Amino acid sequence: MNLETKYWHLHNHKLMSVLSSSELKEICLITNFKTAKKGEIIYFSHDESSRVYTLKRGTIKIVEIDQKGNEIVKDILQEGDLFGQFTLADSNLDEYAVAVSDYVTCCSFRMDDFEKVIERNPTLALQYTKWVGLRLKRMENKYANLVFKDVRTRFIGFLKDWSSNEGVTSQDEVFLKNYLTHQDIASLICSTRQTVTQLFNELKENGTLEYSRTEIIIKNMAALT
Amino acid sequence: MNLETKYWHLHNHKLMSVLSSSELKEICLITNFKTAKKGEIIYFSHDESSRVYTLKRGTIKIVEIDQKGNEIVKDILQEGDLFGQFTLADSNLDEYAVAVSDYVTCCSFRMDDFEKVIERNPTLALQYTKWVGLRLKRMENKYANLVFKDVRTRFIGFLKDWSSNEGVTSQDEVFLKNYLTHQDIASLICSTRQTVTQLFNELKENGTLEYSRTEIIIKNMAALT
DNA sequence: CGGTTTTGGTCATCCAGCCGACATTTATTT
DNA sequence: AAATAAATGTCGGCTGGATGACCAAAACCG
Repeated sequence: MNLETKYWHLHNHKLMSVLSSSELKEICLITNFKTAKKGEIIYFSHDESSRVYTLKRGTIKIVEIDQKGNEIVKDILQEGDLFGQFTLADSNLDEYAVAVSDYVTCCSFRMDDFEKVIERNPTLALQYTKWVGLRLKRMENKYANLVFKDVRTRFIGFLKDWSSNEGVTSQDEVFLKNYLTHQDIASLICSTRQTVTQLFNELKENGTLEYSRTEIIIKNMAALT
Repeated sequence: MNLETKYWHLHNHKLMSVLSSSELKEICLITNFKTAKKGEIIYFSHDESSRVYTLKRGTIKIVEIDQKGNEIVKDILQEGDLFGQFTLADSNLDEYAVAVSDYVTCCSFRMDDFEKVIERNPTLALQYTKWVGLRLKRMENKYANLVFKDVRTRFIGFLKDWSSNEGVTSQDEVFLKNYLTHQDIASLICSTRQTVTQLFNELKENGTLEYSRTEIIIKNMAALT
């Protein structure tokens, strides 16, 4: 079982089963829900003081900005994920979250409150730490990827991950709902729009996949290996 | 206060003050101490089952290896730092720890035991969680650095961090004990030996610093900004 | 001390993939 | 439906910095 898969597994079961129990519900009641449509900004690290969000429904992307205003898509998050200032430490990098699907719903709570709950609930603390630990591992992987592998390999790796997380298999083909632009993908794998377009077409030409703006069909999963 | 500084601050005081008290001592008694001389390998992720190490004395480097055997220096750790499988999640990347100074001492304990202590000690749990969170932030910074900045900027950033962590200031000059080879530095900032040498000489020529194999003297801190 | 290993210095070569520029297609708005 | 905007295609030029090769200087060691 690869790390990504484990991550989904864990966060969907272990952490959430604890989080959605007693204390967290209590916390969630205090907080405000937010809903957003495609393209709307949900959260901006700069104007909020330590809040954590849980994504209840929909897909969002987290965009990171450095001092000079350069942006990269840091992450794509799905239902059940946490975002915001969840590390209990502030950063010198800004980030914001945008809805990429319609009907995004999330609820937020103050980190302070969460800390209090953690202090009373060591099991939760442990789960939470594990969850953060997984995020760290994921990040370390991303880093190693960037250092060791070329764009092509990262692109293929990205497609594989995406397929295994969200792909729907039907008779040897894997279908993916495509809500990302080439620019988004480029940013995720740390490359440029043009290069991503090129890679897509290359894979299209040799019959590995088909794609349109709304859908990606991987026809030959083996070729991605 | 920048993130690195905060990190040192936190880990040297808050976490350690809790860790070195009652429970941790108890744990540490169970465990074996290890000592190592320069160049010796202390720990290899592959052969140990979930152990965590605290570095009691000396300096070590953590080297990461990918599937193909490529290596990068992931981190340089000092007295007080934790390493090993502290995220409670295993990885598909191997790593090992080597002593870079003489007289390295560390003690280790099984993660299982640590978990038990955490469950009984909510304050420790919170501190530990924060600590892992900081590691994540640090990693995110490293990633952003690599994406946004060129080698030169990363090199200068590295020197600044190093100075602020370990530099000794005396009459406008900052002294650093140099226990890293150009190769090590290259690996940390994700570049090559040759480029690092080049950058060092460039800075030497314009009078920003002096260096030998044992020492680095930054003569003009402002020029690094 | 002389031989061996490790580290540092320098240079010429080369290439992945970024960048800009522009055309075309698809989506959105008015 | 026309106008506008956003996303995709395509191409050639360009460059940061990697790579390899080779030498000099330190450090290490029997």
